[in-house]
Order: sequence, then structure tokens, then C-alpha cells
Amino acid sequence: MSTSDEGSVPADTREDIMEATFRALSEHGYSALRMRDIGEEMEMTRQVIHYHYDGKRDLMSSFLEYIIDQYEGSVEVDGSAPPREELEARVHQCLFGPGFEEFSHWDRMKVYHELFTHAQNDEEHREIFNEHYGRIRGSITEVVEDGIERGVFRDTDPERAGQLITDIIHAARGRKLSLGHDDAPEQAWRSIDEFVVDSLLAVDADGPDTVESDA
Amino acid sequence: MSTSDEGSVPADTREDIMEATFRALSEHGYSALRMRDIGEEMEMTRQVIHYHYDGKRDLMSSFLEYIIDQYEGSVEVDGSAPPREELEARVHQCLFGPGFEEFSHWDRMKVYHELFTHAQNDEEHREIFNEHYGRIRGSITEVVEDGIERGVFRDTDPERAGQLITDIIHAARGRKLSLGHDDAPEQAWRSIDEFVVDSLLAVDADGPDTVESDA
DNA sequence: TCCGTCGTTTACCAGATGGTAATACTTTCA
DNA sequence: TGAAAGTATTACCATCTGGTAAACGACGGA
Repeated sequence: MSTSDEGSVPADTREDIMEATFRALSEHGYSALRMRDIGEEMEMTRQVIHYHYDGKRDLMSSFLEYIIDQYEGSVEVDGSAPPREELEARVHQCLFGPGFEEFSHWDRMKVYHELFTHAQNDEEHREIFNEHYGRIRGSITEVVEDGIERGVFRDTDPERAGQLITDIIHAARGRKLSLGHDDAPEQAWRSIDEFVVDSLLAVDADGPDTVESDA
Repeated sequence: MSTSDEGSVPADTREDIMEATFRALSEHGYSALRMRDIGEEMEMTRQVIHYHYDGKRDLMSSFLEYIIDQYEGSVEVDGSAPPREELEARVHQCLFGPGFEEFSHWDRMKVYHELFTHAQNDEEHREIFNEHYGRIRGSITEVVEDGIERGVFRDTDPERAGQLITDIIHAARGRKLSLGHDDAPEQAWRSIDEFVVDSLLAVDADGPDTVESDA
């Protein structure tokens, strides 16, 4: 943050290690990841890792927070668009990545999903993921909530709808990554539109903002 | 198959190894799995594994087929019930396991999901999973197809609907396992009912085969 | 200029890990 | 009976793995 360009700045090293970890994880997968693999992705020797992190476990926990921060930081929306458009914009971003593929979005997702699944064996990781997941789902849920309040969406449990959308997105990504179904995000996109959004738009009462879409 | 009870029968040993592998995998997780762990779950020494399987990789591939066979074998339905009930019965089975929890359904699912995610790093595993996944999705899809033909469900792409349901089920299981959301299957069940089944039942034409959807 | 601190490298290792070779036991069949 | 084949056990190891200790070098203050 404060220092940034001179040679012997330590703060940059930690960032380098995180990115090296990402690359190593991306290439070898979590189960085969060796400290050596991370070292080979860095310009410095692998032993620096032990200077900055307290062993493999500590490194992985820090990395988990690192990649989660990145993920959440990449989600950007204005919030001023009407509910339907707003919802679709967020879903689109979750399914196809942020605007221009700034980094390798899917490489990132691959690592993310692998760590997600591994959380079932690691209580600490599970907790970190739970907090994160709550925020992600919440960000979808509040759009649904807003739509219901404005009368654009029919009256339903926004939590459940948000959870459903989040689940569909998650499953589609996992399917693309694990099974190689490259069209999974596109399919999910259409399914959300046909089943979820369509259903939400089916308002039958003429509430405060009497809005309708298909007629 | 042919021999079954006497002491020195080899066929049983392979089965023992598979079950030991399951237990070890269940306890330690894929990434930490050692051949020794499997050995400790067996009555015999761990070296027998090397006699029956050609190394760790071969063992894991065989195990993947083993657990997939088990999974598919546990899905049983009559097929004579009306579409809606039939569909719900299958979804119920996928979400809550077969009737009485014969074995530890969720322990099995835990291992299954971990291997599923790992498939993104293993081409061979990916292929095995793809064949399996096709069958699972197909089994849901054909119920939707049947419902459409009978005019109970509205006219839509049965593949997409089947895929959607499969995805939701998969995501709910993953969420329960990785995040500890024990109510995820129940939530998924309600979501499928509220959004998918409800939408499918919205037939607006009144002929047995003259089905239309949006007007 | 000298010294202490921080960050990095080099050299090294104790313990673990997958796997093998030789041995022993058990059944089958001539 | 006994030899061949099949299966499990014991003993063993080459290699790998995460981690540490000591040396090295650069920077900043006194």
C-alpha cells in the first residue's frame, strides 16, 4: 500500500507469493500442490514463503482470503437500474465474468471451486467461505427484495429466490470446470431467465407500482 | 460374482479395498489420502492393495467407477406414476437419499463431490463422470419429456429443464457438504417446487397433445 | 564507518510416502 | 502327496516433502 516500486520492499513479496500460489494451484490442483511448485512460480526461492507465512496451512488460509477478496472485488454494479435489469446484470457477471476478461476469470474460478469443495475437510476454510457466501448471496437477494418492494417481482421469499439463483450459478460453473461443459453458463443463463425471472415477473396484483412485462 | 463366502476368495478382497478406500477418503479427504490410510481401514495389510491394483492412480480410477455404480444403483423408481409425482419422487431421492439411510448417504455424497471437483484436474476422471452425469441428467430429463408429451407439463426444452433440476440438486448437496448448510436440500426442494415444477405445470392449452406455452 | 535489522539464499535434513522383493501360507489339481 | 498358482505378510528402500539453520547482502541510523 504505502511502498510500491523499489527492490527490497516486503509487501510486494507477499503479493508475489499469493499470485505464485494461484498459478501453482491452477496448474497442479489442490491435492497435488507442493510448496516447491509455488516456489517455481516465483522469482525468489521457495524458502521465502516460510519467512512470510507460517507453514503450508497458514499460507493456504491467507490465499483463500486473498482469492475471495479478489472475487468480491470483481463484482461491481451500479444499483440504479430497474430490478429485472439489475438482477440480470449481476447474474451475467457471475456467469460470464467481469466485462473484459481482465485476468483469466475461469482459471480463478477453477481454483475457487476446488478450495470450496475442500472446505468440507477444513473447518477454518469452511468458516471463511460461509461469511463470503453470505455476502454473495445477500447481494443477489437484495436485488430480489428491491424488486418485490417496488412491485416488479411477485411476492415471494427473497432469500429462497436469491439462494436458488446463487445455487444455479454455482452449479453451472462447477459443471463447466469439472465436466468441461463450456456451454453450462449459457444454459444456466437461459434457465434462470425462463424459470426464475419469468416466475418473479408474474405479478398478478396491481400494487404500488403496477408493473408488468409479458402480455 | 461366482465365489462368495470362503476365506481366501480374492473377489471379496477387492470389495474390501473399495470400502476401505471409501472410509479413508471419507475421513481424510482426497488431498490428504495416503495409501497407508486405506490400509489402516482394512483387516489386511496395505500391501495387498498393490497386488490387486496397479498403484494409487489405478486404485482411484477403479474407486471412482465403484462409487458411481453405487450411486446409480441406489436410484430406483417405478416410472408408472404421473409425471409430477414421478418427477418429485426422483428429485426427493436425489436430495434426501434412498428410503432408509441404508449406508451413510451423506458420507458417500461427500466423497462423490470431492471426486467430482477433482475431475477438473484429471482427464480420465472427467470422462468417467461425464458418462455418469449424462445418465443421471437423462433420468430426470425423460420424466420431463414424458410430462410434456402427456400434456401435463407445458411445452419447453426438456433438456434444459432436466439440466436445471440436476444443477439445483447438485448445488444444494455441495452447499450442505462444503458449507455445512444442512437445510440446503430442503430449500432446494422448495425452490424446485415453487419455480420449476410450478412453471412446468402452467399449461394453458386444453388438448392432450396440443400444448402451447407463451401466447 | 560500523552495526543491527530485515529479507533472501544456500545448504541441509528428519520423517513421511508410494512402491518393491522376498517370504510364507493356502488352495487346487495331477 | 506334492508341486504349481494364487494371495497375503514382512522387511525394506529410493525418493520426495515441508521445514529449519546458518550465511549473505542491502539498507538505515548513530
